[in-house]
Order: sequence, then structure tokens, then C-alpha cells
Amino acid sequence: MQKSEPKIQKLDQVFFQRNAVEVAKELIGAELLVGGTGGIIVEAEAYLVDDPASHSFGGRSLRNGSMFGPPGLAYVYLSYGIHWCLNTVCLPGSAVLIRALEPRTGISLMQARRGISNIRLLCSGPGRLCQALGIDGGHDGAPLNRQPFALRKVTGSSPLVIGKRIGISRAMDEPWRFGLQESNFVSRKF
DNA sequence: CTATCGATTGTCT
DNA sequence: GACAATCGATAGA
Repeated sequence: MQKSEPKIQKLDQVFFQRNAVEVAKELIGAELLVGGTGGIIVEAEAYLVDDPASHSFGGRSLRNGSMFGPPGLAYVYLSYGIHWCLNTVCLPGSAVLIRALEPRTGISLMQARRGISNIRLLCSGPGRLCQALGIDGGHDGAPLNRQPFALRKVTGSSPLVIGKRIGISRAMDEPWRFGLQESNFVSRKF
């Protein structure tokens, strides 16, 4: 008998046209590559349309325009004037912030971009992973199911840990931060 | 290990 | 003018 092989699910518009909390949970364990660099998503947070902590709260603006585009786009914004951060757009005005990856592919290039060799610190934070994968404002509004992005998930669920979102000053108690259980590559312990 | 603090600039009021 | 979905350095337990 042959072992059953894991099934690979391409993440398309249908996948993202749902509540961002559900999408965030299912993105844990998925593989994200940008131009051949990346790894496994081990941490993500959901931001909703009626969520005071979300950039979309208060309506559409110049910066958050992609959050109101079709599901499956990238929403990339500059944080603290320094760090780029990557989101996947879900239902209009909602998105999932990708907070950490376990590096798997193109590690030497990611090390060069980050200027460090420590694998543990390569992609363990939203700003860090964007620097490692070469993501910047030019990727804002780009579809995640086309080059340079490659996003796919092995069917089946990954063991999750849940916590409160990090680094915000409103709606701080919502348990919309999700991580891969036991992962050494999250930005902070749960 | 935890706590604190400065950097840096686009965005919105 | 205030603030920010962060990071890295530093100081101290």
C-alpha cells in the first residue's frame, strides 16, 4: 500500500472571502513564498472592519485602500515610518496580519537582506519577515495568488495557540492572535 | 530572561 | 502636531 500524500490547497479568492478570524486560523501552517524566499506561517492576527484597532476603522483612506479591495490582495503598509508589514485582505475592510514565519526557502538570501544569520530572528516579526522576503510598498494591492507571491496550505489543521493582539492601543482584549503551537519562530511567547 | 527607550516618517486630525 | 498592527540596543535581575 502507498502512503496517502498530503493534499495541497492553493489559497484563492474563495479562501479569503470569509471572516478574517477564520482565515487567520487557517493560515497557520501554510507556506508563504515571495520570489522564492519564505517559509511556514507560524503567527498571524485578524483585524476586522468594525474593529477599533483596524486601519479600516473609520472608513476608507489613502493608506488602507487595499483593505477594501477584493479578497486575496496584499495590504502592505509602513509601520513606525520604518518597517513594512504584510496583510492578506479578507472580507471588505478586514485583513490578516502575517506576523512570523519559520524560514524554509531561500535562507541565505533572507540572511543577506536582514544582515543577520540567526535563523530564529530572520522572520520572527511582521517587519522582520517583510525585510527578509523583500516586501515593500510596491507590493500593496498585489494579488497573493500570482507571482511573486506563492501561498499554499497542506490540508488539515495545525495545532493552534491563541492570544491577544500585540502592539495596539485599542480593542486590546480581543483574542485574535494565532500561533503554531510549540513554534520557536513566533515574535513573542503566547 | 524582562523592561525601557529612541529611531523615523507616512498618515490623519 | 500626534500618533503608530515595530525593531534593536541597552540595562538590570
